[in-house]
Amino acid sequence: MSANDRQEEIEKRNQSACPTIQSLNEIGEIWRLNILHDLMDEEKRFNELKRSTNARSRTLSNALDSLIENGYVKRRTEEAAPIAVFYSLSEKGRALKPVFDELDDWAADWLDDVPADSV
Amino acid sequence: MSANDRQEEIEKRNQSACPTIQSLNEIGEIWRLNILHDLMDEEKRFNELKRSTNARSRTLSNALDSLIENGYVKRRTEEAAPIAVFYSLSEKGRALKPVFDELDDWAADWLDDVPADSV
DNA sequence: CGGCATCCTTGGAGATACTG
DNA sequence: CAGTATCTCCAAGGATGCCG
Repeated sequence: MSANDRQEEIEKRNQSACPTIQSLNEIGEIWRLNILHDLMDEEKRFNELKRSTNARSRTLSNALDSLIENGYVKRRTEEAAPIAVFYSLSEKGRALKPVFDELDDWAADWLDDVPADSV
Repeated sequence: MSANDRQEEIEKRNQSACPTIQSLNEIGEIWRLNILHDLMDEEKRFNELKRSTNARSRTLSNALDSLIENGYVKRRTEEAAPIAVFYSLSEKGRALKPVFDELDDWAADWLDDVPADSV
């Protein structure tokens, strides 16, 4: 089955690659990166993430599942009348903050349309 | 056409989002991230990247095109008998080094199976 | 509110072959 | 060596609806 082969390929790639590449396979996808970035500063609930990431519920749900499965994100449920679910970073996820901080810096330097201020 | 709508959606997402999210739309994809990471330390040629990233030539070609288009990567051609093409980071791309350095650190801390050496 | 189930579409990527 | 061309296919994601 090619599906299996595909899996094996990915597995193999994960095995052989350096840790960084491994991690990129876990988080290096647009939705997951968005979510991680959005959760960097604060806990958020499902619909908040849905709005901020602009993802469909199924897409968001899938991305969250994989992030939880790999230990980047934690789910917290509040049993109220309308049930409330909160997502936040695990320690592993929070440890990524310096990475995003650097990325923020970089983006500010290279993407911002700021005419001429810092440089 | 939904293709256009899709484009618009993406445009809109890029507009509204913070610079970091914009940048993630440019580089936040597994092949591109792989390439950037592989080029971080040294100039490489096509087939070297092909091997190190484990990508097909077309996939690699496409990813490189988009990276060049967005100014992360430079192409250099050496007109010899068997033509040689080299890829390296532009200044913009090189500026991402701290990001990958942080990611490397993180990966070493959280993914490496190293028993107990550094820590 | 926080999802899941379903249907459908699209493009990304695999495989293979070919060229300057 | 460094790609381009072609064909195919699958899975990610859009749209919509439903439910505890």
